[in-house]
Amino acid sequence: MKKIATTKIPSPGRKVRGSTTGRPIMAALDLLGRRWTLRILWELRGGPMVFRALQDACDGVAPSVLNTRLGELRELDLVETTDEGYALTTQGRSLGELLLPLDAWARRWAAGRARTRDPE
Amino acid sequence: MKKIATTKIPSPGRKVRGSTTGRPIMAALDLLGRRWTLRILWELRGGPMVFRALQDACDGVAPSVLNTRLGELRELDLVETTDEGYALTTQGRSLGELLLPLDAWARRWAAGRARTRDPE
DNA sequence: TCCTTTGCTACGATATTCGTAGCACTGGAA
DNA sequence: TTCCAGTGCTACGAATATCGTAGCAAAGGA
Repeated sequence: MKKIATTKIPSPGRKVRGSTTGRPIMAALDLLGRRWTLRILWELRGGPMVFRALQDACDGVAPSVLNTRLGELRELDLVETTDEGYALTTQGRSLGELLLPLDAWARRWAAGRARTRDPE
Repeated sequence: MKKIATTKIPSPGRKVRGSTTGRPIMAALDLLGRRWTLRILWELRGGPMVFRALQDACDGVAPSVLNTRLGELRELDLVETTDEGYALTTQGRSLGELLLPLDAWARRWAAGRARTRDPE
């Protein structure tokens, strides 16, 4: 029986990578700290997308990783499959909305850095 | 000359992992998608912390990784060193504030899942 | 039947993260 | 002056995660 690396899905209420308390916020931070998770949520903001469209939107992320992330997000009730493709659930949408201010923040951040840093 | 793996810091205005547009939001998503980044910002919310205190707060994250993350965050003007230890900069604090609703969101998420899922 | 599209798996190559050990420095006690 | 204890941090091999590419099976449509 070969041991296979399986990444646990950070469900709230359970231990997650980097925290044993089971606090929901820790599960969320673990989940969102995985590569492409935030990006996927970001890209699905605008509406459902089929697998390959989502892959393109995410600059050609490897399908294996995309599939893994989608599996996690589905398992956690943040993404679901519809006949339009992958879509945010109600909960997923509410999380996506928390991300919206991030865009404005990033612009200010960029502007602030442009003022204080030399161009390269 | 040995080639060493060096992860680029996702500065807004430059290409980042997963995006060639240089859009600030993409740099932000890349940055925040790295393990421990969100957690560090989260833990520094409450005030400055010295290296080892922060390491403890982050459930014993490997010092190499913590140091790498702190280097990125310092480089990006989100964290700075003070005589109290590591602290969020003004920009870092404004990012940290975006994270605050995440706690409430995670609680609702957990509550919603508890209602719809069987306990294990 | 023959394309095209789609969702997804396989798998070796790379990159990142982990875990542990430990070094150099600082500020007290003793 | 010597001896901790605490600090920030580096080294480095092991363990995991991610990447990149190829490709398969199924579902249409021509």
